[in-house]
Amino acid sequence: MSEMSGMGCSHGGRGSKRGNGSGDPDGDCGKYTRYTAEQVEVLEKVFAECPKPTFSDRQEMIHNYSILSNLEPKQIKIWFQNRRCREKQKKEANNLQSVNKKLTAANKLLKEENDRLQKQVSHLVYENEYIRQQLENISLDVTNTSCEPAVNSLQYSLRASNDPSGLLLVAKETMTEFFSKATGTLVDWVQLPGMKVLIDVFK
Amino acid sequence: MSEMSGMGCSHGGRGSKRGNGSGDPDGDCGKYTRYTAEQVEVLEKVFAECPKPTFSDRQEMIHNYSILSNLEPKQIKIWFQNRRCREKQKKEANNLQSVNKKLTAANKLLKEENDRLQKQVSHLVYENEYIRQQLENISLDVTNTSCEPAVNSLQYSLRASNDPSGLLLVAKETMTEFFSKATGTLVDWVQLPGMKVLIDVFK
DNA sequence: TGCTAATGAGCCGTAATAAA
DNA sequence: TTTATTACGGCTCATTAGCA
Repeated sequence: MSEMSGMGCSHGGRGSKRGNGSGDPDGDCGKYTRYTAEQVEVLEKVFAECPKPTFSDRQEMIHNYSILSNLEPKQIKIWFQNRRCREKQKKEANNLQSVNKKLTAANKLLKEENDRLQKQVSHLVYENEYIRQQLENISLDVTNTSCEPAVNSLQYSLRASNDPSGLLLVAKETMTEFFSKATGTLVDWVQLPGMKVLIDVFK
Repeated sequence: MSEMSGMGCSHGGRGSKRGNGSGDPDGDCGKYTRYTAEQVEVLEKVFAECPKPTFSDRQEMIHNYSILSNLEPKQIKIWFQNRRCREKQKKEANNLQSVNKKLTAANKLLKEENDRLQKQVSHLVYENEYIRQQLENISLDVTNTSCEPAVNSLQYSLRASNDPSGLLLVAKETMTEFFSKATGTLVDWVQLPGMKVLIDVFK
């Protein structure tokens, strides 16, 4: 202990103690003095390099920076303590905030992906159902033994591939047109009963 | 570590100072006294009801609770000030934290849902493929027994459904084959010269 | 050697004060 | 009044000295 020398709490350059004997309202016995901007600047600078100075570090800095000379070692110590505390709080808050941001972004992506998958599922389910239906129809046709219904199965299975919507329709129209022309103008065969069936198929 | 040695850094500071040499026990400056648990309890209770007591409110509570009688009105005032500040900070932190929790939970759910959908898609795609395969198999089976042309066209349509771009091509092939077989086996019409032309068209 | 009291650091919470 | 800062009581942890 000992040296404390000057004794008083902060005093030194600042408000220093005043006569004190007087009936000071609230104590003010020199406690609580705000450090000057210059002092804080120096302290911050040191803090950036070394947030946790040892006792000797602190001693040294008081020695090196005359602007801190009016501060007690204890004050320096406390200042660093408080500073670390503030840093920690700030860091925690920032951390949470940044985590929140990331989570929000991730959530958005996940939602979009979910949407996409949901649609894909819907589509697949539909497609699936459709193909199943074709399967059923075809097997029904086939069991009918006759060949004529087999032509129907062609129709169905062609419709089954109607997924890329439009394309087949075009094909169909093309065929219909072809037959129309074929039976009308292109060729003048004898009228065939079987041809009629074929044309109907493509209607 | 023990460098502490001499330096009176810490404590020494406290009791000492104050100019008056008198051995003041401690009270002196009257600064910084921790309130007792009982006092805090009472203060908290009031705070819960009224976080912002007026001057007269404060006066009153000092009067009503003897345990607070040794506190100055100013101290009560300050206590509420600090208390409000702490409350606010706490609330903000809690808010962030709770948002975080909710986001994390939502994230988890979304991930699970995503997984589920992903699996469902895989399953459906597989199932889809499987059914398609069956369609193809059936058509092959049927080919071996009868009605070849129609069944073949079924195969083509399957091909078409897998690759819509070749639809027209398939249609052409289908017709070609159909006519080819038709002129040969399917129907026993009289041989028609015009038919040959028709077939050429699809080549 | 092992246990316990003493010492001192750092952190937490908060009283008290100054500034905005 | 609210916000930011200074300062301190108190507790935990680690190191150490002293005693069994």
